[in-house]
Amino acid sequence: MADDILEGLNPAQREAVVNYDSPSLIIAGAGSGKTRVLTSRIAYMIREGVAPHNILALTFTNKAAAEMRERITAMVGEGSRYIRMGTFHSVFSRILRENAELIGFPQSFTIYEPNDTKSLLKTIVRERNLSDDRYKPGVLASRISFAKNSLITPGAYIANATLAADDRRAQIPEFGEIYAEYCRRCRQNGSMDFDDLLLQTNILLRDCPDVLERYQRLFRYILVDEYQDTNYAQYVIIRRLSQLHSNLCVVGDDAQSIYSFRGAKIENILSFRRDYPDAKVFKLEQNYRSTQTIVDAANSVIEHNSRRMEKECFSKGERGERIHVMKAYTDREEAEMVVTDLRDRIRSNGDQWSEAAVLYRTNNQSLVIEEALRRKGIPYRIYKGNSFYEHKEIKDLLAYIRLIVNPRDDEAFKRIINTPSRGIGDTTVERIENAARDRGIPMWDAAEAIVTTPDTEKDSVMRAVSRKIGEFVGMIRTLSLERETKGLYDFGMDVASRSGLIASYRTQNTPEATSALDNIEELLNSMQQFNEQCEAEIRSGEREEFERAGIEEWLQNVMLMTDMDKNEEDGGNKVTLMTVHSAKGLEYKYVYIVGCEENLFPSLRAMESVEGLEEERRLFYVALTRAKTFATLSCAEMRFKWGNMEFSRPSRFLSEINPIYVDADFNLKPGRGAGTRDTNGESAIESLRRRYDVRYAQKRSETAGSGNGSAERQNTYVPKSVPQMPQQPQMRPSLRKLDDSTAQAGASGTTAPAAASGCPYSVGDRVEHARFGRGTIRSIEPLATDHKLMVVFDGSGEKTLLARFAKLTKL
DNA sequence: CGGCCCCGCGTTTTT
DNA sequence: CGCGGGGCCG
Repeated sequence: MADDILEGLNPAQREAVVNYDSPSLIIAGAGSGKTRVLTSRIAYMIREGVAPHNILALTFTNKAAAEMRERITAMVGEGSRYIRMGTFHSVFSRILRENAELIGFPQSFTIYEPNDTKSLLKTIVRERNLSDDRYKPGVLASRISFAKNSLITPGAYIANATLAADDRRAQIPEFGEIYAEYCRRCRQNGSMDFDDLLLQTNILLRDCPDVLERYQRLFRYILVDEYQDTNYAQYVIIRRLSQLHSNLCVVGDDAQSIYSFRGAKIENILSFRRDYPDAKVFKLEQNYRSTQTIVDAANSVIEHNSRRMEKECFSKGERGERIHVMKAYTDREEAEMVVTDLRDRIRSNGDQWSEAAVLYRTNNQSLVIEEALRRKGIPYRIYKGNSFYEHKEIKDLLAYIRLIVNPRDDEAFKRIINTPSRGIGDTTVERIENAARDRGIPMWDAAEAIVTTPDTEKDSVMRAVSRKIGEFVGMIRTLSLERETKGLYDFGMDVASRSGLIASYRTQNTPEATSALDNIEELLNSMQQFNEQCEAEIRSGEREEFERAGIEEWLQNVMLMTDMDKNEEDGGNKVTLMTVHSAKGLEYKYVYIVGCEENLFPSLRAMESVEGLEEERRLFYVALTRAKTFATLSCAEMRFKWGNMEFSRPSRFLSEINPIYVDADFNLKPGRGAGTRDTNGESAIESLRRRYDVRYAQKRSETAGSGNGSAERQNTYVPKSVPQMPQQPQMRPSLRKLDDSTAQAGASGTTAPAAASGCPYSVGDRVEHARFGRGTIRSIEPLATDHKLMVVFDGSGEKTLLARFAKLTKL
């Protein structure tokens, strides 16, 4: 019956698919068809009569989940919708929402993003009169994250002497108290941070046996992808849920564990057999992705790690070309070399740009590569796994919705009370904050209280402030009512416009403002799309009528979404640039790994410990195994760091590759690099720099034609391309087109050479300023109620002034 | 109150 | 070097 599912699988894969009725560990080497096995196993189970809703499949990205669901649907049809499949965070945020009240959270809890966490921590530190450069929000946040991922609650933390000693040594003795206060405030605000989604799930499953049992019965079969990247909190959740049936299947590759910095425990996969003694182990060792050379080379590097699970990865593909290693003088020249090589190979093989990727260790390395690609006119895209909400406009809009959904969300309140600016300043906000704290109520309630206090009890200033707050409160109340009556999209549109966000971006006519409007539009589109999906689910009976497209649910999904989860408008025939971490799970015919240098890859900080270094090596392994046919590694002798040139030496990983697989254009084992050439450091730097500058200037004039080089740094601003949300079928007017008149006015205003109406000055006027002396007006830009003047002063140079304030006298 | 300027900081990687 | 936060001026 299920023969078609098994067709084309190799014996090891087939075994891993068929033996679904016992705990299983599937060790899946890079490129070994892991996703295929996982999806086939699920499809096979369904064919064998397992009910889809009894299956829980957990992944690390939404994208992976969507992809898997699609492939399963192709095999077994629409039944796949009933599989509970998604990221840990999204699956458990839904479970938490259904049970929030049991653990003392409101059903409409909102999710704090890392900035909210930091902002709240800052408030707490300030309230306790602690020094904020000793108690840095970032440090506190990561320590809290560590505690939560290790399932250490504040009470347990404070009781733990070892942790207390750590904190004293780190000069933050009060950390435990801050952690406790932070948790108290989150609860008070009805909000959870990312890590809470795992921690609170654990608390729920621990404290509510009936809930635990319900989910244990529901999720008869549990599958976990990328098991090597699970942290302790995730591990315990999985253990709890799988206790009853023990039908747990984990898939992973210890050699690709690269997330320990955020709490992932490689031990989870290494000790699976101890946790589940009757587990069956399947090894997928045949690599279908890469050439033999690439697989063998990657193996030869990873052998330098001590802690490994024994497996023999091999490829039966072509032997392929050797791995090309090149060295440049500087990072810029490295970029130049890489891009030239890339272009030539792609051209001579007649391939697409999209078949090539440039991988780097840290995001800031992308800059030089971008410049080189732009110089050669090669299209590229940067694949940055930013969270969607990292765009300010999205964060603002989401904060409005958060406050409407959950008025106790103080961080949302603080974010939007004066955004866009409506004349409510810091003093007022602080007053509200204090009032709220004194009375132990949310800031929203405190604001309402101010508004309802009779005017007779206020002085004139207070009355004015109170009126402004009143307008804000009124607006939020109106929007709350609309939430009940309107559809999701219309409601979102109303929030965006009534809040004044759209208007404020329309008045600016900058590329940033335009992109902000586009992003808002995308966000609204995603509401529409979510709505349609819910309607479909109601029609199919999967969702109850009363559960109609809930804004809370949408909000939680959006908070857990990253740019990478969105459909890239694949259309692009473009070279891909990204970090090695982001590249996990992807493959390209041509892969370039740049910056293969000591202290960069492996990174300086990682080398402090053996485990750190081994993780870097796994990262290098991941990078190398992304390549299907051609792998090219590069390094530079010197590189810009913090504005300075610094020497570097080729990465140890380069010489760890068995040399028979390498084709290097320099000696990989010189022992000493440029950095140790120690006649006198100063002049060595100078001579290299001179050499570099000459070479570079030559190249530049070759390629730029007219350029004298100085223009090259200008005009490099390219609006960040924001990956598109899935396209909407219906046509909807673009936000920025809704009101072209405003935009037009702005556009003509900025370029108008003569005086704008109402401005007492014109371009070319000679003027005098009390401090800057005499000068000439260079340009005038009209603002809402004023004019921005650009004046070149004879003595003090160019200044930008506001006509109303500048007190200029015409000469 | 809001915009501008200066200073200090940081760089791993992110669900 | 680029950015965000804090302080000061218009």
